[in-house]
Amino acid sequence: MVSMKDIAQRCSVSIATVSKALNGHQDIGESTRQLVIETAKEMGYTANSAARALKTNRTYNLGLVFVDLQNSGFMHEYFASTLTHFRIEAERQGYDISFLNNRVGPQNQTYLQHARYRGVDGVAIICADFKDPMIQELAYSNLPIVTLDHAFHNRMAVLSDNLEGMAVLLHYVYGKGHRRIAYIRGNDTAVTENRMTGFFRACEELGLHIPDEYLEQCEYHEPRSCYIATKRLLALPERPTCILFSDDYSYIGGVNAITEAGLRIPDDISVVGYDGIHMAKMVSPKLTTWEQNAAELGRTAAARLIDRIENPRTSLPEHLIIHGRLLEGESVKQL
Amino acid sequence: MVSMKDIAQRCSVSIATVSKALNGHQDIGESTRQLVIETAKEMGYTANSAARALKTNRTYNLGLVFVDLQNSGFMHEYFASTLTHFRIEAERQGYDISFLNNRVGPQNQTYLQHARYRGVDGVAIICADFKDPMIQELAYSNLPIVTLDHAFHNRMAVLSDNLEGMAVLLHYVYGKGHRRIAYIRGNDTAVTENRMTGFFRACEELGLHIPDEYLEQCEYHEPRSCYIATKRLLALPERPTCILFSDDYSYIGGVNAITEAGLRIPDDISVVGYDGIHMAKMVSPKLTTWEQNAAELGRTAAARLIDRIENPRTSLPEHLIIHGRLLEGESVKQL
DNA sequence: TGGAGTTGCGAAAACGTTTAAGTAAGCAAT
DNA sequence: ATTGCTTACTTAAACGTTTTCGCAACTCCA
Repeated sequence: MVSMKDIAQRCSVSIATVSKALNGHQDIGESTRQLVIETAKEMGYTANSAARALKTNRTYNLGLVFVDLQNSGFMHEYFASTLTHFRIEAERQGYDISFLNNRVGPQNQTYLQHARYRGVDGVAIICADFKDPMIQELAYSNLPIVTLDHAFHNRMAVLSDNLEGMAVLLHYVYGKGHRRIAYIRGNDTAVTENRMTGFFRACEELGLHIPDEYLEQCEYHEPRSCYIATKRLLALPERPTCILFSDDYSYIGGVNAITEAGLRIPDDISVVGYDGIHMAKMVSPKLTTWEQNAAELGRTAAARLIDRIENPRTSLPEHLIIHGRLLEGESVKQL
Repeated sequence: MVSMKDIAQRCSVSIATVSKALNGHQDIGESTRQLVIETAKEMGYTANSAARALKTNRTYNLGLVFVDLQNSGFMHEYFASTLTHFRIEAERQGYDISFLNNRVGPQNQTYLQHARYRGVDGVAIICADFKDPMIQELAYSNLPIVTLDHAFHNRMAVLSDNLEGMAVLLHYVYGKGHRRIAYIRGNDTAVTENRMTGFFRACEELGLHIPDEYLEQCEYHEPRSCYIATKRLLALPERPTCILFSDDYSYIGGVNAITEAGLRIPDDISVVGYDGIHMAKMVSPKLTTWEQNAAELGRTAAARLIDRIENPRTSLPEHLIIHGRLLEGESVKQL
């Protein structure tokens, strides 16, 4: 590998001069700068990020926590899209991303240790178990950090408007004349909590009472578990006229249960999803759902994290909410 | 940050001794080793990967090319699964992964330059435009490399059995009595080429003639373009009894065209997908498709790449084929 | 007792960069 | 001619490791 030393020799200048010329410092003459840059190109010089990092304590690397128990995180469009746009924004600003894990090699280590080992400039927790002590340790370390869809106190967070989204959906189906409305919520996370809050707040606003048996639970992105929950709802003596599913993906399981029961959407029963994944627009009937702005979430998370890295004193740790929108399909019938 | 220097001082030994103790060298006494390790733990020592990389020229970092034009790569389950399992296997062996791109910061650079800058130990090209000169440059550099679903001469490659898969599918629908079989192929890539070869080879074996108008083309993973292609097929004077779609995801578009035409699957027309994504098992009727072993592809790619890195002389660049299997659903009718 | 071999550790250089501090030369103003 | 300022460059230390070589001290055996 050709290094600054080689360029320095060829140009008969010092290594320092080469460094400064290449990095655009002002105390280098125009002709020398040109010579150095030309020679570097000719010789096929590439900087060595390890040496630079060692000296400057900056890696231009962002650590990403992106795990889930089923290792299916990548597979869900919401997370996939978030991740993709996080990456694009980071790269646009000259940052690379590295996954953080707790199992490098034989000996285990915490996410924080991994982050320190790689010397990342900051960390984004996109997809993780936020109750995990290791995640807490990371979140409250002295590293610049941003979390997605979970807010730690005094830490930067980018959040989807789960409360609002859920409330709008409920208002929407209420407006379509539905009163017997069931809701299948997902796992016990901050996201679910917010959606529940939005749901009940809207109920209150509308003076709507939801019987306990209309409240079901399933695993997010698990059609199977949603299938089972839906079956229970359909077996009720007084069947709901509308079901709000935990998410679009689970909807596949729900629709199976409905079809099996010989019912048709939306004629016999109305359904609503959550997420706005690509598929929602393609199935027939088109799914009415709340489209989360995953791209904007990812982009914003990257932008804010980098801002906190580069302007540690002016940049403050806010809790930022990214708004989604109602995606009106054909899965809710006007009663 | 606490460094080896600090540990050395505290233990009254040299830095060299600390390094050797921590790295398990044999010329360190048992008692000193224990002392050093204990002290390191107490002081919260973390190694500095940049310094290590600088000295050893090894980063334990694998570069990943994972791009597509629509930036939807992550979103497709096949690639997502491949990536996930690549990552898991890499991490199991103590390697981290970094994405390679051609747009770090303001000035553009090639993938190879990026790889050199970060000093990755090897590169996997999982998702890319293989005709891109930058990709070729990377593939034929002196870095250990593995490609997925594309074979460069004398370079390690892990391939899905596209030829076999397609042939088996054709034999399957033929066995079900279908003769008027249409095939909507995807973009012009090595993958498509192999599937076409498999298709025509099977035709030959079966003595089956496929009229030109039964061969359509669409974009992979683009329901919209598949919708259009399917519409064309349905409008033919002699409609096919069975359509082989480019992939499971496009199937969503195809099924829309079919539904719009007032036809039912599989009673009026049979369909077959390709990929075996999760959704294929959940839709009704269940989709008959070829399940690619994405997990095994990712895992194998990582394992072979690392093998080539660690045993450069014994490890040879093979073209390895990973087999999938027929996933029999209910979307093909027995004629 | 002397030599050879072994064991345990340290000194120092090296990896490729960045940067503070220093310097020499040129120039302008006095 | 002196001073001071600017410009363009160099020197050298430092970042945190790894590793080669050297060197004592000890052990073993004749």
